[in-house]
Amino acid sequence: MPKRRTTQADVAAVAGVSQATVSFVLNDRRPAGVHISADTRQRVLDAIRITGYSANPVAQRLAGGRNQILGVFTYEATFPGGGRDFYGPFLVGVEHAAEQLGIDILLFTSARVVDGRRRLTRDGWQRLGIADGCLLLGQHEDRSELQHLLDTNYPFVFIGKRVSEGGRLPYVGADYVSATRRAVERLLEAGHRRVGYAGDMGSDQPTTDRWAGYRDALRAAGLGARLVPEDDPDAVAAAIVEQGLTAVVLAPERDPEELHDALRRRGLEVPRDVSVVLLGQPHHRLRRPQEWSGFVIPREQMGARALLLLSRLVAGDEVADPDLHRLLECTDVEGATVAPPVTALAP
Amino acid sequence: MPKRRTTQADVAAVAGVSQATVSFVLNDRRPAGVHISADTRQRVLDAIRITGYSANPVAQRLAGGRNQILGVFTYEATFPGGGRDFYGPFLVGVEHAAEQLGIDILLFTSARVVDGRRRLTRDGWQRLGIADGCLLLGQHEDRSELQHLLDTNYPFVFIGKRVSEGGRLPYVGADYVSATRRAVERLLEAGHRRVGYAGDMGSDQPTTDRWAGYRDALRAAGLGARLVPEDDPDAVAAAIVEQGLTAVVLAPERDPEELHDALRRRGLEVPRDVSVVLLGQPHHRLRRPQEWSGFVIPREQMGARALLLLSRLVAGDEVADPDLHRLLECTDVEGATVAPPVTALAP
DNA sequence: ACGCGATAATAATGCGCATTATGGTCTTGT
DNA sequence: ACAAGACCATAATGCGCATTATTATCGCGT
Repeated sequence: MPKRRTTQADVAAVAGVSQATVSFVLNDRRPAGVHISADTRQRVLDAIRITGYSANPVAQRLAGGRNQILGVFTYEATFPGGGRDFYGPFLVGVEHAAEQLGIDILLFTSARVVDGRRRLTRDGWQRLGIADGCLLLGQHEDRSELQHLLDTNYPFVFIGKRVSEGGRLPYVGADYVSATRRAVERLLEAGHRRVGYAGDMGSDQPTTDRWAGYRDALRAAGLGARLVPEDDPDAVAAAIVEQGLTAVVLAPERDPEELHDALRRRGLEVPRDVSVVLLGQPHHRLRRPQEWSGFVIPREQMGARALLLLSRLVAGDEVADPDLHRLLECTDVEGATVAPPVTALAP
Repeated sequence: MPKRRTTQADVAAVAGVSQATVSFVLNDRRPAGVHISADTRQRVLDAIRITGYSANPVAQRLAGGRNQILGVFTYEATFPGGGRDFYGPFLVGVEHAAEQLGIDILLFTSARVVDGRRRLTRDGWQRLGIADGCLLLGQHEDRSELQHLLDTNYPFVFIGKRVSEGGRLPYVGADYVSATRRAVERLLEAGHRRVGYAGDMGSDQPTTDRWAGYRDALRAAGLGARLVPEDDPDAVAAAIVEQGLTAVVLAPERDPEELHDALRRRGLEVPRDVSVVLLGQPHHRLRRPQEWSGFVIPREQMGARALLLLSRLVAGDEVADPDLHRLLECTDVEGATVAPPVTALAP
């Protein structure tokens, strides 16, 4: 027989007051001239301790209050395909921040999966209402879903840059553009002049930003962009040889160690013959992660910052634009895969 | 202006019926002789379509019944110390199962941390009530907390073997005993006779089980146990030499690569001079994880099985003992750190 | 013609909490 | 001495839904 939860009414009975009084003491709030004496207040607090009361978050929500629960909605289904390796670090940051803030995290794992992707359908969206607010993670498609989110005034924050809906989407992202620019500049300073970009050319934000940083850095040096769109490592290696590239920047969807092996099969060594810079953590598990030059996305920090922002939005704080659309700096990694080109031109 | 949600009352108004009628149609249920005519039913369904109604889960829950939320409580604070690497895989399994079952996962990150360990205090416990049931993860201390859990009839399942409270604690664990026994037998079959156990001698269940498996396997072969309790890798290496060991089984709290390095500093190679077998995944991040012989704990599977069991308990199914205290087999890993001893005795 | 059961739907209630509207009592100022 | 606050606390209401209790209508047998 499941013992019924302790309610405010129970506490009130013990303290010899009304349920409303308990609620006022708990929320430490006195709207419209409600007064609670120190004595009564203490009696209620004692009763709470005695009964071991804690609020029913569901009822809190229904009555229009907050319940110290923030949700996390991941668009991409976490399985299969090692997606976890990608989202895990964000969650670590989220969890860390949640611990500091004393709130619980609700993972919306129940959303229907359509085409390997979770959907925020109309009824899926309704479930979000359990939490005070929600973090959104991953690539999404449906603009109308976002519009709906905005319309309902439900607090949410994207993890990852989102420029759309008239800039009304709050997010915490990573500054891919300048990180990529710095990566390319590093190659240019080493003397490279034929620098390729190896990766898919999607229209997603990270890809767009990486490409923009790459192109800008080259353009500033009076050089042209060279895309290496091939997927197969050996094809990439072949393209590098064919285009006479001395260096490539590598998008995370490409496995650097496979490229390394493919180059070696053609007698090319990294970084002796080809310098390689990683644009963020590769999606693959590496045998020797520390050796690669490039930058890392501060995922944990992003998760933590996003949760902090969300909690401010939930609290109803006015948040100005620099905080609503925050880009965090990526951390450059020295590594050992950048060297001057063999055929370096004289400066 | 937060657009108010469509409610059953709205639907009822459109259909020209009462709110209760809408609820009955939605749940397709007629308790205690309630009848809805096909005509009315259709009008309600049309009204639902027109208004785009969907239920408010918060209200549904308040009104009674289950909420399709299961909680996860982790005793050890996830930070710091890379604990995430240990608990992550369990959560992966949990999340996977949750997705299948169509339920959401609530992480109790709000629990107060005392001495680097989360506590299931009385009010912490009350918060569990949000969810239909809860998974417990990690080492715990307070027996009285467990007793309280049992008393309240709240559905819960431990991840990890728990023998206490008269065997009334449901759990899904890993069979450390036989996995360790097999590991030792493998060394014995390779010809080893002086096999040490390197690790802490705690009273926690995993340690107890590993030691039991180790001791039993040796005893069956008429050999004695040799504990190497040292913490420092160099001290471990020294002890191995001193005791004349030709092989060690290594508990997860020891870093195998550090031991490897320490042995090499003394001119000993693995596995040429010393064979090493890992008793589960080490807590440290390894440079070359795949090379080590030993076994792995099926963490994801444990998480998934635990959630499945919990959902059955929540549903009120009668669950018999083999399922209530399930031990999953560990997977043996071939690896390359076992070889015959140099000083092998003739068979 | 009368009552009884089946049918059809609504009214009413409560889940636990936040909040507004009220009702008292005790001090002040004039 | 008497009204105007200030102070203290409670009653009452509603959030959206599930569920129980209740009302109303009709067909049918005797």
